[in-house]
Amino acid sequence: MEEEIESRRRVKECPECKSTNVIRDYEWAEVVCRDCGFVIADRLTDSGPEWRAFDDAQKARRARVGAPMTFSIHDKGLSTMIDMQDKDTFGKNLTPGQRAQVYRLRKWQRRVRVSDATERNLAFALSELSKMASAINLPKNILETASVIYRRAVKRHLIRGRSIQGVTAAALYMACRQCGVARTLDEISTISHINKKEIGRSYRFIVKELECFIPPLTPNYYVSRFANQLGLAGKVENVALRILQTASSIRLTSGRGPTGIAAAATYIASVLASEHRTQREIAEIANVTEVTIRNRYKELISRLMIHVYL
DNA sequence: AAGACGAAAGTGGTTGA
DNA sequence: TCAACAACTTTCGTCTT
Repeated sequence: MEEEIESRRRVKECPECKSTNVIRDYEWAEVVCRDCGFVIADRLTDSGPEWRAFDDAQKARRARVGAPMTFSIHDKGLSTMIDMQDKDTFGKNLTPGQRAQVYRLRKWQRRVRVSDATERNLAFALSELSKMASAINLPKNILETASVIYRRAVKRHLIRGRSIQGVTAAALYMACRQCGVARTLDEISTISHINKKEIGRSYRFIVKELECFIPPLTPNYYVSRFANQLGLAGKVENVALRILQTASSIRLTSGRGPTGIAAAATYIASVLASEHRTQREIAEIANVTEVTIRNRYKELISRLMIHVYL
């Protein structure tokens, strides 16, 4: 049993360099080769247990925990269901009197589970969240975070006057930011079919009301994503990150859109490392225009005194 | 012919009175 | 509520390889 799990988790070898040094990166939902940086699979679902066992005693204690508790089902997945067969534990049919009683129990069980409006609201919102999260392959921890944020918003009565879907989208966006996973408002907007403006409004409102600290999203997060999508080597990514580091140290990054800067840094790095990508290619995946890349790129080149020999 | 460059006008969002 | 403003986009013409 233990063997089986182990063999399933330790994927295969890297098809690029045949190394077996392969890791699963749940934050980015990818399986990555540690030696050459090749992304083996990028639609990873976290199917593992939600806990880790550090010794045998813990393993024994935790091995039979039943269904994991989750925040993404409205009752945290823990409530009791009464099944629909009118049989007792021995499989015998119930007497008519007992059947009537079970029927009444079921009815109340249902009513208690999803009782009032807020519960229904929560159930709907959380299923919406799951749909969105799986649409862009976000790992489970993001979904859980988003669910927690949504619950808190409900508790503080922040939903009133706003659409449920708008707030769920905002919660998902917040969760991404909190977990340091780079997803733009645009991406959330496309998968949720809600316009950016509304999500942004809800987002700002919730952040203010819940008084959460959301770390600002730095261009660094985007660089690795762009590098991956462009099929650039890890070396290029490192160069881009170094560029960003010096850029931020002389305050070149503040006030600018992080995607634009990340795109420009990636562009420069690709040129420096002679793995040239066109501005158009990068603009495409970064969702900025070539003009923006050019502007950032000019600033970076002149201020950092990088000499690019084209 | 494709890519890079830059000027000019337009757009959507923030800020401060 | 409105105007000023900065960042960014769109469009288009020119230059370089």
